[in-house]
Amino acid sequence: MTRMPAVQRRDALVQAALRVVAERGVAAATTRAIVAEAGMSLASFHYAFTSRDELMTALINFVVDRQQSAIAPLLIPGGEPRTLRTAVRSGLENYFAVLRAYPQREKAMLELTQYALRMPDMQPLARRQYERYRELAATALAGAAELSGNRWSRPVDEIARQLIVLTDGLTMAWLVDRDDEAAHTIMDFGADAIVRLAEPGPADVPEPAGDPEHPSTTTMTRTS
Amino acid sequence: MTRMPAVQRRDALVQAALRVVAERGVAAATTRAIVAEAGMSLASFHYAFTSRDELMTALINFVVDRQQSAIAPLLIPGGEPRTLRTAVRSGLENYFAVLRAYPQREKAMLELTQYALRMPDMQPLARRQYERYRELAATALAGAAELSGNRWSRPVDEIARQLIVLTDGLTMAWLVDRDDEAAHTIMDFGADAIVRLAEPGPADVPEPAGDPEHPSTTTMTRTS
DNA sequence: GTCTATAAAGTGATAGAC
DNA sequence: GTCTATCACTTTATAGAC
Repeated sequence: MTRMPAVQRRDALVQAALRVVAERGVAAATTRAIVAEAGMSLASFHYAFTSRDELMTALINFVVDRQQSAIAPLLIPGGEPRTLRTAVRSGLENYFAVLRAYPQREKAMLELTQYALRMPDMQPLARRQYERYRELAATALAGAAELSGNRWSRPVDEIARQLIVLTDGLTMAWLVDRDDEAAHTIMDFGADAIVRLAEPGPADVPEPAGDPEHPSTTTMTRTS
Repeated sequence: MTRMPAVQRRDALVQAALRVVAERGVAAATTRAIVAEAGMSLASFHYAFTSRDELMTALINFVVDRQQSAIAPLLIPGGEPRTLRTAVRSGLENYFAVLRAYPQREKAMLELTQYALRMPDMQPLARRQYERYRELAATALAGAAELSGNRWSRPVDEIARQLIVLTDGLTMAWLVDRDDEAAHTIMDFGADAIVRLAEPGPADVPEPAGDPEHPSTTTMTRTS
């Protein structure tokens, strides 16, 4: 193999590792499988990384950082104002289209999260991953509300969290059953549930921080 | 080790395997770790099971079958009629209490599902696992509606699926962040969303099967 | 910097004594 | 039926030639 700067080699190995994880799972991502995928020798691996753990950490950091392209479809595709429900519903549909097109990618993300949850030092990585999910969802939700002339009746970060709950649950359900029709029903349900947290009107002026009047136990609409 | 009928030994190994998976993860559940946990010799393992794969299959079957005790808390605890929302909300709370008390157990379930999804022959097991989840959820939901004098405006199986989406998403969120307050907000959101799929009145007489009038794309309440 | 060769420790599975 | 001992193989990681 030709000479290659260490950083570039590290990057190539991380990307090869991601492909192996996606196609065959975390358990199959041995150093040998990874270097084979990258077309390198085993020794090159340990020249670039001191250990397999170090690579796995780099891999999780990598997927967290480039998560943009994965959840960004949650953003409304066009910029034209429409109803909020349409925006949320088609955002979910976009997410689902990605899941459907690259199921192994989402499977890999789930596996990497669970891998991180098992490693004593990697919990912060898993948390950062979910923070990132929520950030991206919050941005999308704020944009959707603004364009449709609505405002969220709860903090947008909180609604973003609910949206991630729904996409996680949708992902698991579809990966297990591969039932497209059920997935669409789930998205209908999810869009309705999310949209109910909005009301017509311009965005709230953010309240001053530390509002003592804010009830600690959230009480939303009660039906029946 | 004293003599032990093969069935009993198989059972002891399955239970030991579950403990190892819960405490240290699927990757750590080697044959040696399992027999150590069970207090047996390695050879006894291969007397009871022909291969590690066979044990893993038995393990997944085991957790699917005894899933009763895990999701059963979704059933309303007392039999007294109350509002549907209270019933659903406290069902979620019960589920969460179990998750909070035995996080490794739910982590193990998630890992086993993903393990099954990677094994070519085990997909049916993962599906059966989720079917079982839904069955139990459907039973709980039907009971809750009846006791509170409501009926579901969608097939109860469909609503059960949404409930599983929510519990899966809740589980992931809490396992990653360990944020109890966020979990409660999620449960409030979930209970509201589920309850909105009910209306006052007695349970529907089940429609004749194969209703051609049933719309294929579900359209629920549209807001905004 | 990159390779081949190999060490050291683990893995699933089996042979064969009892 | 149950054990100890061991095979055949894979794993991560390193030594040392080039």
